[in-house]
Amino acid sequence: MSYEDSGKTTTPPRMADVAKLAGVSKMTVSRVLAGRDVSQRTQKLVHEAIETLGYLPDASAGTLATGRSEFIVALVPSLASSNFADTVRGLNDAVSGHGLCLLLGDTDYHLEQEALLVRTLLRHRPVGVMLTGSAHLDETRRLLRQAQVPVVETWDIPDDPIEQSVGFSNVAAAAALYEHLHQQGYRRIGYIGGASVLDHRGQQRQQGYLQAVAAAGAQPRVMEYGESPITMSHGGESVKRLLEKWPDTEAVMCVSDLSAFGAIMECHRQGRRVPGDVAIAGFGDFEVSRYCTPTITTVSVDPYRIGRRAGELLVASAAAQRLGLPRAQTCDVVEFQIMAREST
Amino acid sequence: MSYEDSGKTTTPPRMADVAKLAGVSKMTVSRVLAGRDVSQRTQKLVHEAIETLGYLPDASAGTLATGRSEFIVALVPSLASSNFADTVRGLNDAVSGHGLCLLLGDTDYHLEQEALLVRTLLRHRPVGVMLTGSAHLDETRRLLRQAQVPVVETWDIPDDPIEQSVGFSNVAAAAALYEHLHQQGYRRIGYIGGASVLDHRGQQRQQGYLQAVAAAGAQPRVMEYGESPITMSHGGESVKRLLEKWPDTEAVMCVSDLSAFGAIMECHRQGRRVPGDVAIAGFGDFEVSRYCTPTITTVSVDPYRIGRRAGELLVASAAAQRLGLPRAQTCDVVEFQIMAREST
DNA sequence: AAAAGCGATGTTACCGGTAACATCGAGACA
DNA sequence: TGTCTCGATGTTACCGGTAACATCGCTTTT
Repeated sequence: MSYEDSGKTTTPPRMADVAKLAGVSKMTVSRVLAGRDVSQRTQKLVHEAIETLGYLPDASAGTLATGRSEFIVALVPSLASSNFADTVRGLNDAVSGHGLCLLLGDTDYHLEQEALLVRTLLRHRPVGVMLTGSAHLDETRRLLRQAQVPVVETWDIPDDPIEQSVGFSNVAAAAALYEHLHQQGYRRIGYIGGASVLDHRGQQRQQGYLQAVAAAGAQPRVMEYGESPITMSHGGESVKRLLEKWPDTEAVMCVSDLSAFGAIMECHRQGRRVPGDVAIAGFGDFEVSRYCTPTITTVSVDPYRIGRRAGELLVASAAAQRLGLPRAQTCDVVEFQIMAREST
Repeated sequence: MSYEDSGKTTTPPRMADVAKLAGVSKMTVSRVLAGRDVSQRTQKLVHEAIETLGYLPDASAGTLATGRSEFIVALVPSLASSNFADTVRGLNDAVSGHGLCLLLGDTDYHLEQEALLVRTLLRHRPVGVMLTGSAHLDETRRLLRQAQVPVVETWDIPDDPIEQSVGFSNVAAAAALYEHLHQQGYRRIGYIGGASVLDHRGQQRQQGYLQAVAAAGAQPRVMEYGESPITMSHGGESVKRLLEKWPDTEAVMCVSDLSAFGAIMECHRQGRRVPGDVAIAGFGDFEVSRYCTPTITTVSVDPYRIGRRAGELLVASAAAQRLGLPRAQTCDVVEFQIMAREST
C-alpha cells in the first residue's frame, strides 16, 4: 500500500493551491487552462505547478460560473438491445471529441420513467438531450421546452417534433418489407411482435404491416407475445403460436431480427424448412442475420449512424446556442434498405 | 408553437425566485427539498411555488456546496459488445434507485483512452468508478488514488487490486472449458481469438487455454485474427485459417460465443458437421448460443450481475465514505459455469 | 516628451446552492 | 410572571471556479 492510502484525508488541490505554488493569481491559472493569452514563461510555471500537485479542475465550479456544462444526456428504452447500445456508441463518438461526456439513462420502455429521467438529468444543465422515439409525455416536452436545451429525437420521424430528429418511418419500413414479400409471391403473410404497447417502434412496425395488408386486400395475422426488449425466445414461441392459429401461413414478418432468428430455429426444430415451408423476415439487420443459416431477409437501418448524426446535430445546436444564434430545425431522414436474403 | 418558444430568452427560475414567491428564505426552500423539518404549511407553500415556476434545482451548485455529486462513472472497453452493455445495465439498475446517475465512457480497448477518460470524468467528482478489467496504466491508478474515490474493477480477479473487484478468472474459466472438452475425449484442441493484445480478457482466455494445453501435454494450436470487439465474421475467418493450418483439429475453443457462432456457420458452409467433424465451443453464454443449431457449449458468466454487484459495492462504499467509515476491500468472485450443449 | 495603445496580470463580484450559527415566538415549568 | 426550551425560520459565509473590469509597465504615436 502506498503512502496516500494510509487513511489520511488530504484535501485534493484547488486552483488556489496551484496559483500559490506558481506565484500567480487564480485568474492566471484559469487563463492558462482555458488556453488564453498568457506569457510562455507563466504558462510553463503554471503547468509545472499543476503537474506537481496533480491538480484536476472541479467541473461543478466551472459549470456554475459559466452556466455551461459538458454533458449530453442520452435516453434509451433499453441498453439490452444492441440497436440502442450502438446508437449510444455513435452518439458518444460524435460528442466525445468536443469535450462532452454522456449522461446515460435507461427508460425501460416507460414514458413515465423517461419523464423522471429528464427531470433528474436536466438538473445537470446538459448542453443537449437525445431521446429515443417520438412518443413522450406532455410533462417531458414541457420540461425540455422550459430548459431551452437542444433536443434530438431518434429512431422515428415525429409528427409533432420537439425540435430536431434523426430517424426513419418504422411504419413505412415495415410496409416496404411487406411489399417486398408480396412481390416475391407470398400472399398469406403473418406478423409477430411484442405484446407491449409501450414499445412504440414495435407498434409502428405492426401498423405498417397492417396498412400494407389492407392495401393488398389481405387478412391480417398478428401474433403478439412477450415484453420488450424482444428476444430470440420470444420469436420461437410467437412463431409456434402463429403457425398453430394459421397453419397455412406462407411468410412471417418479425418485429426484430432476434425474434426472426428465434422463429427460424423453432421452425427447424419443428421440421419446417425456411423458406421452403415458411419464409421468415426480420427487422434491424443484426449481425446474426448475415451469418446464420439461412441468412435472414431484413430491413437495414444503421443504429450507429443514427446516434452519430444525433450527436453532430446536438454539438451544432449547442454551439449555435452559445453564440446566441437560432437553432436549426433539421428533420434528418436516414435511409432504410430491404436486404433480400435466403430466408424469404 | 407555445409562448415559451417565441425567441424570448427567459432565465430559468432559481431557488431565490421560489423563495420570494413562497414568501420564505432560500434556506427554507432548500430544507423543503432536502425533506428536513419544516412546518406543513410552509412545505405546501414552497411546493406550490416550485410547481408554479417549474423550478429545477441546479445540480452543479449543490455539488459545489456539499462536495458530493450524484455521479457514478462507468468505463467499458466497448458498448458494441452486449456483454459490457449488460454490465452497464446492471450497474445502472443498482445505482439509479439511490439517486445516482451514470457517466459513461468508452475506452475502445485502449488503456491510454481509459486514463484520459478517468482524468476527464474525475473532474465531476463522482462518488464511484467502475472499471473493466484489471490492466490499467500507472497514471490511471494514481489519479484514482489521489481522488480517493471508491473504485470497483470488473470482469477479472486483479493481482494488484486498486480497491474492490467483481469478476472471475478468465484464465481459470478458459482452462476449465479445455478440461471439459478433454474429458469429453477431444485431444487435438485449437483456440481462436483476436489478434489484439489490448483485449486483456481475450489474452487471459488464451493464456488459460495455453496452460491447460501444457498441463495436458498437448501442442497448442492458436489462431489469432481480428481486432476487438470480436464479431461473428472474425470467427468464420479464424476457423477457416485454423483448419487450413491444422486440418486434423478435433475441437475449437473460441474467445467469444459470437466467434463460435461465426465459426460454426463457416463449418456448415464448408460441409463440415458440428460436432461430428469438428466440435466448437464459445465463451460468454450469449443468447444466440442457446437458440442456434447446434446449441453452443460455452462458459456462462452473467454480465448483468457483475454490473449490478459492482453498483451495490460502489453505493455501499460511497455511503461509508460519507460517514467517514473505512471502505471495504471486497474481492467478489462471481461463478462461471460450463454449459455443455450440442456443439461439442 | 506626453498621450495613447496594448499585452500581461490582478481584483472583485458573482454563479446557485448549503452548512453552521443566529434569532424568534410559543408553550412548559418554577 | 419570568426564564428556559425547542421547533421553525432567517442570516452569513463559503464551496471553486470565471466574467468583467482595473491596473501596470512598456512600446508606439504625434
